[in-house]
Amino acid sequence: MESLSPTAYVILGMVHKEPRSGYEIKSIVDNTTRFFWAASYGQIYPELKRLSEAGLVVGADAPTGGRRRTVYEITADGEEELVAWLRQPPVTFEMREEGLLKLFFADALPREEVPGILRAMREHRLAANEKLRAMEPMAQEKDDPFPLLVLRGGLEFTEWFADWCERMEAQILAAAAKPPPPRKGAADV
Amino acid sequence: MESLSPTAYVILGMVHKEPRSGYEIKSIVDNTTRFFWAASYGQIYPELKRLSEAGLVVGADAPTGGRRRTVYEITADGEEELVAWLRQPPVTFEMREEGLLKLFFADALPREEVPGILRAMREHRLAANEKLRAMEPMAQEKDDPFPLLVLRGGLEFTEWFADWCERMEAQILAAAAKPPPPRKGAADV
DNA sequence: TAGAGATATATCGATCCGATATATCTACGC
DNA sequence: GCGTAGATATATCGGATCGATATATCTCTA
Repeated sequence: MESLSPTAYVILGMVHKEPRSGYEIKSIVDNTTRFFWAASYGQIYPELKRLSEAGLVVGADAPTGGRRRTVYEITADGEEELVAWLRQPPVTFEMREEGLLKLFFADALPREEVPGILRAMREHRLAANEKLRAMEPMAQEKDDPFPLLVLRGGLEFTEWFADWCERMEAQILAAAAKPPPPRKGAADV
Repeated sequence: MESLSPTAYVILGMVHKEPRSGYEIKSIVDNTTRFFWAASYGQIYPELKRLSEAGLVVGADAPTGGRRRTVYEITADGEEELVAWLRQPPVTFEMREEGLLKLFFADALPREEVPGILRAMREHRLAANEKLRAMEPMAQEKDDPFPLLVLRGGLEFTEWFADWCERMEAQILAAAAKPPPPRKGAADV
């Protein structure tokens, strides 16, 4: 059998404790893992079928009234697959951060506008921090301590990042205030 | 005109200071922005054509011997477009982190195996830190200070993250050592 | 009882990613 | 001079992913 896509493991993890429908999985992902691992309907529904064919989950009809609905439960094989994956060292680490990209190209901007990038980045991170903070009570209710651990990691991370932006802004302002360092033309083309 | 994809701005930024070929752009991206904004050939070459048609860059034949080669230079319109984008607050912030995903589902693992996840995450971050550190001399040579600023942000981030992993590992070990907290069955199904 | 919003599944186009095919160049060993 | 390994250069493909939306049924509320 070909190896599973990482998204497959999100699904296995999501149905590990209780059977869930594709819709439920999507809702939970959007409220939890999406900050470090997202999944769309276009991945979830086909993946559930594949996992079902591979015998790692089993679907059961569970209609709500006349609306068809399938809840998927993990199998012993699926459980084994999930645990084996959890034991492997992590591989994927990716980031797409428009703020850092802008900062990287900031030399194309007049120097006095650069602190604005860092200020915007900082505000962006603080807004994210508030969103995460609003989710904390929900995570605290759960018996499983790990989602809360991860959430608090997210909180700490956004705070660290916001602080870094503040420090870099101060550093740039300080450098601009004191000695106008000898630089060859740029940003003033 | 429809708005440009974020990848288009990477390209505009990359050709902002000097004309470059698609191949050069790819190499530079792989050595710099890829940690927070990647781009593949499959994006770069078609995008260069689109930007050229939109008049934001101009291509010029610059063959090396009998091997055809096109270098692209930014136009006044392209410059304007780039600067206007730099002035907008950042929107995209995405992460795909397999380690956090595993930690999130760690309840499916026997408790004594959880520290191993954090240890592996920490090692992963430290390895990334070393890769970044190896790039520092190159960034220091440049006249443009912002790539170095961003790189040092990456160094600090990987260090913060590695430290967080260490602290969380210690926390879990401490919690396991002292009071076996009353938990309903899980991880032992 | 009409309508808004949640539940549920499915799918589409655009984007993105990794890998590879093709071709030409340079550098090096022999 | 010859072969070849690796860099340069462009192009493209399949698969994964993303965001949005179509369709249908349910529940809740004004």
